[in-house]
Amino acid sequence: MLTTTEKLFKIFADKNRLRILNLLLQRKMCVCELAFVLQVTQPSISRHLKRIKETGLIADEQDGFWTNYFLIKNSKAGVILKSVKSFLKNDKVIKADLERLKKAERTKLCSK
Amino acid sequence: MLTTTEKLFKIFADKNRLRILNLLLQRKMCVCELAFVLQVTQPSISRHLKRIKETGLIADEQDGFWTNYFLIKNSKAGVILKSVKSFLKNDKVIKADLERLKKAERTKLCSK
DNA sequence: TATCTATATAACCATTCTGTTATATACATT
DNA sequence: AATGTATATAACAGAATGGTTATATAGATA
Repeated sequence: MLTTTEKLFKIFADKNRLRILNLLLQRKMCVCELAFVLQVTQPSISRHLKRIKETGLIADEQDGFWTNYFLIKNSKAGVILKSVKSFLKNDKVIKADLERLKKAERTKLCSK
Repeated sequence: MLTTTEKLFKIFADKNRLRILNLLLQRKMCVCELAFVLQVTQPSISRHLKRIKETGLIADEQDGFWTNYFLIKNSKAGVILKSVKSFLKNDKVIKADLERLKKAERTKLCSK
């Protein structure tokens, strides 16, 4: 449990994972949308999501072309997530993320 | 704030810092007592304490030969600390720490 | 089946982190 | 002032971490 707890907090100990979790508090999202909002490469997002998933905080589902990631309700870390939300509420970057989120439409983002 | 939050969670993202915080939830402690309970070298403990202190979770006071470290009440991270406590409650290592804590008397520990 | 697209994984580099030993500093006592 | 003790800091090695580019995989469509 000590190791488990350590791993859990490691998830929250990264700026971009905090941003990802904050976005998933809004709605389920696919990889390319997250990459667009964070302005980080797709493989980076994928790896973060993998790690978050390993701790049981999120799950994924297939949705046509895309893979949706979403928060698991009632996870052990729910309490922490609440704190995260309130800690970050007034942050500049977080606010900018939420603005960019409005423009994050997968059908437009992922065509190359 | 994003960076601050990231730093805060980094504090909880280490096994030995979790053990230290859990012990400080019991009582104020000096460096050599913590080193004794965790069975880790003194410089390692000192550095952990320094980092925890930088985030405003703990403070220190001089006590004769020793430096006592103690949790700051009403810190922003209080909520998290509560979760930590409940997460770790039943952990083997944590329980063993609490047992060893009973034998941690600075006057006996630190004489070489 | 062949092709296209979103996502996952691999490999690499730079940075950060933790533990250790060795050493410096600061406080107490004589 | 001098000495002894607890703690802090420095320097180092090994492991882990995050970002990137390149490549593989899996699902959808034609």
